[in-house]
Amino acid sequence: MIVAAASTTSGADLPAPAPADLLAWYDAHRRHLPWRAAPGTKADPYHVWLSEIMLQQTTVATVGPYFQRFLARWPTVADLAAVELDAVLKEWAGLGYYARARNLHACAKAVVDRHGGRFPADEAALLDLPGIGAYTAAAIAAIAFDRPATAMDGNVERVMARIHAVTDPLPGSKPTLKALAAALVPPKRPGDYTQALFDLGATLCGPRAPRCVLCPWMASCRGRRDGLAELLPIKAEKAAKPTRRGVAFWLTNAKGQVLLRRRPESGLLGGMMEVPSSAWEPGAELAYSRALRWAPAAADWQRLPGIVRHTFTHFHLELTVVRGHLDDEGTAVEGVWCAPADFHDQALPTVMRKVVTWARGGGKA
DNA sequence: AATGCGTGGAT
DNA sequence: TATCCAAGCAT
Repeated sequence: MIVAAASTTSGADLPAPAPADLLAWYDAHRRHLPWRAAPGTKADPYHVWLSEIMLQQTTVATVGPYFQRFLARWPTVADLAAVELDAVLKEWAGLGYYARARNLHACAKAVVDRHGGRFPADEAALLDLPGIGAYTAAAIAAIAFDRPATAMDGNVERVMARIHAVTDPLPGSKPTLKALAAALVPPKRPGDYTQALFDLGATLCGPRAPRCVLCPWMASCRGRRDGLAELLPIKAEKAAKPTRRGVAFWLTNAKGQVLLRRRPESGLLGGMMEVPSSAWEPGAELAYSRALRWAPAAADWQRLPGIVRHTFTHFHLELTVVRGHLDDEGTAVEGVWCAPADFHDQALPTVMRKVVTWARGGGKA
């Protein structure tokens, strides 16, 4: 594929980056990660898939404990496929991007139903599975099956932008960066090469303060030659986050249980549990009388002092917590009554755990 | 193709 | 404190 020359800086030619140099560096410095196969051994496609889904927009440090728990509880893809979605959502709680958990479960079932419980090695077949996009299909093909696929993630984009001094901003430059990356994938050890690029992006060629003097590709890096490395990749500006506000209703019953309910299957926090709340809308805090329209039951609602703040990908949220109590068991109220001691076993996202902490503390963290 | 979708750590 | 960022996907 031809790459637009205008998007890279010109100048005296540098030696092309050699995959062999990156592989040699990888062999000497490879990181041990829970899902990574020992040198010279074959990776388990289930482990590779599970880790790749968890690692989408999520750091290695965060994923580690979740990966270990999932693997201990569900050692094979068939085990995962056999359980209820809610069990998966509970294990996933706190990891974020909950559509991943729904797709993870759907994918496990599809692998069992469509592929006899074995992950396909073919990139196109992988792409057909729920939750597996262009990046993940390529990553699994490369890492689990040692196929020469081009896995484009943030690391690879950054490394390619710097090596080739691509100054066009992301995301527009993605096709250019992918073509540049594809041209480098070697026929031998493509899986190790792919992981080597991740390690390079994570340890030496990070977003800030690249440690160029340690880089196996330093002599081939146009970005470094041009003094641009740390400035690349250039990114388009992001929109400012608006603030949305709402009211959460902490309702207890005669047994000391608290009312929870399940959110709609899709959308924000889809399928997860929540403390019942009003809609979360832009604008000023709802007037008390208007907020009570959203209450799950009639009660003597009392506002707690302070506010629960949380930031999602695209908006800030400010929740006011009000408390109410029922003198009966609340069997007529829609939702699930849950004892506070059992909250840890619920599919509660982080924002709702903040509400729980706030309400139980009476308005203190 | 732009937008919606979480969270925690680093700076 | 505010912003950026992390092994992206679905629509």
